[in-house]
Amino acid sequence: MMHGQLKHHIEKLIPLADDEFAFIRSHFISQNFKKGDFLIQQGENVLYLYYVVSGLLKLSYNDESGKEYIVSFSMEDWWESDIQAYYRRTKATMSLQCIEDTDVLCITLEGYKKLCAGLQKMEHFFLEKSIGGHIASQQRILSFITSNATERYEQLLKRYPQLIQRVPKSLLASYLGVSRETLSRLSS
Amino acid sequence: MMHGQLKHHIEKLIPLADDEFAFIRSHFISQNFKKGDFLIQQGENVLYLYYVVSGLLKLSYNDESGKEYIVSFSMEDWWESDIQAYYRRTKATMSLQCIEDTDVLCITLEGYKKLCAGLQKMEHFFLEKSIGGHIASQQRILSFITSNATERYEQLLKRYPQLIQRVPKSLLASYLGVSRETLSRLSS
DNA sequence: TTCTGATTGTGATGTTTGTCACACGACATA
DNA sequence: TATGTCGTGTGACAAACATCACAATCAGAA
Repeated sequence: MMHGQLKHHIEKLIPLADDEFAFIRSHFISQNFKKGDFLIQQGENVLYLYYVVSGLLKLSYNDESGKEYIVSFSMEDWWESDIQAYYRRTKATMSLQCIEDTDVLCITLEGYKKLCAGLQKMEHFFLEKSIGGHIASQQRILSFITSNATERYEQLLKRYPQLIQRVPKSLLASYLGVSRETLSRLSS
Repeated sequence: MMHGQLKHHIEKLIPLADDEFAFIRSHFISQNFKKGDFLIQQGENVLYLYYVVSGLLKLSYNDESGKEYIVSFSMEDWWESDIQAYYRRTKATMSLQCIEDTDVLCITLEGYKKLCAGLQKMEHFFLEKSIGGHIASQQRILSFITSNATERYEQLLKRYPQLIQRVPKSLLASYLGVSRETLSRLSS
């Protein structure tokens, strides 16, 4: 049951009464996608913030020449969207696409605001999640400043060993900011 | 008056009644630092989240060999700390040091929690700030993935033109993840 | 002023990484 | 079976960048 997973996920940070979770649940809808499907298309409006129940997503930016750059991967229990476009109601600068078949729970910005207004705990929950995301981003930046391709790959292996099994190496290369050829030559 | 600046800063996002701001203000203390002083020392506890009233700070990481890597600069109206160490009560992995004489307002984690608990608006404010920080971090990551040193420098010039006037180029180079020699050769 | 330290520019050289090209195997489909 | 796509490895070469060395400039302190 999808919603049970969300309840368990939230309760890792804050305890919930049953009626509180019922209130939370009422703000989400569930959606299913197939490998290759787009949840967000670059240039379009972003309707939802997504909670990944199962599957795997990539958040990526495509430049004019068509090259793809991967900003992040999202696995089970991760929250994902084009944050800027979602919160600021602007057009998406990135796209969100399935690497595997994926089940998500989605919430609109309107729903998000109502949820936070109606249940202060959830504003606290989202703040905690946002802080965690901010910390992770800072460490990734530090990895770019301090390390070369080999070291960045080792750090990725150490931090997200599960990911390497599920993601094509060409996409890992894009995430690390190197060409797929360079990544291929690192193992040596 | 320092506190008037903080009030104005918060009111850019949320309106405040006078008694509400008095409540907010009571959670902060003010501190003054000279150029070169440390607000946070790598390896020590992080007591405060800082709001920069005036001056300029650098948040940086020093590796074993003593090389310095700059994670971010903080100017007027910016919030800064070793976020991970502050929120998770761990030892600082980075240091925070003055590039110029700097006045700040500080709040302890205990004070922060009391403030958010006592005034829901402030939890909302910090969530907005955190989202903004997260967006900025993502764009910096994207800059590392998609761009070479020249392009990253141009993006920095465009985004924070004020900064270039106030920060030594050797520090800008560290922020961009290139050697100072390479940065020096880019203008050509 | 004179000295010292901090900052920056620049040449020479080697390492790292990107780009282009091609080959190979896995897999799905007709 | 034949055919095409996708992911991956690898060689050859060029571009980007780091490192080391040295010189020049500037600001502040004695």
